[in-house]
Amino acid sequence: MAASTKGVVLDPIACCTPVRTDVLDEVQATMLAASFAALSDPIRLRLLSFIAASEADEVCACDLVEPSGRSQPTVSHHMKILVDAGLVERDKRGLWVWYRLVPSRLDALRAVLA
Amino acid sequence: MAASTKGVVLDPIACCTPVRTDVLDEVQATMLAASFAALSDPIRLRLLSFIAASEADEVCACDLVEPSGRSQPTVSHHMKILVDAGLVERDKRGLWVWYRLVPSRLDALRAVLA
DNA sequence: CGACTACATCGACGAATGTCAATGGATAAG
DNA sequence: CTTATCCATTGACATTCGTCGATGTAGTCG
Repeated sequence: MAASTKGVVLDPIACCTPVRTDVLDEVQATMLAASFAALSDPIRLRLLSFIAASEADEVCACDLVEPSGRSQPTVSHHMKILVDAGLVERDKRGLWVWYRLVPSRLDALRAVLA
Repeated sequence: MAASTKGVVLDPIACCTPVRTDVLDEVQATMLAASFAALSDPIRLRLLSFIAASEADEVCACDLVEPSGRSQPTVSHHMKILVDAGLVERDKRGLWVWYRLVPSRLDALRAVLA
């Protein structure tokens, strides 16, 4: 038997959704987990950091390989994960590819941790 | 040759560390990645959500198994990961184990995304 | 056209992860 | 002590992940 039978209170009469009494459903949790998974690798965090620290808010892919200490295919792999997660935007101009952060996505993840 | 040779600017003369021009080093990145990895699973996010949504800011482990839809050993495994990441505190009282969030750790992660 | 460059994709490998049944350890009750 | 309960640990398995060499694709320049 449970030590507490309180569980989650879902008041059907409440007119406004309370800020912190709702529980993540499986769909929300799965989507958020995918976003956090993109942040769960040291190399990816450093790649994000490189972009965030750039004076222009854009970084060329060619400038990410050497400081990351990984091979070019590996960096390309990680950047694809960040782009697929919506945390970074990709812009190909001529031969080069430029990456930008997507602040709104980072803000959305921050909000979940509040 | 790189399209941009700007790279990371580390001014040895700056007296105060600038807020957003620093790049994560490998140690910082590894520790943060470990924290985000704890958030990268849907079940763990829901477990955190269950605790956050509780009226008392404490939840008994026995109340986490059924709503999570996983076996008792699996829930125990995930809670250990959350505790090891410092996101949750464990308190055993008698036969039962109670879990609390550690808001300061969540705040710290939020700060990284700013 | 052909040569060169920047980046992506493929294939393979070892390592890490999520899962549960079975078992173990600790605490409470009789 | 014996029994019952709550939770943790172990062992095994399939799956996912990070990594790199090799190769492919798209764009630039003569």
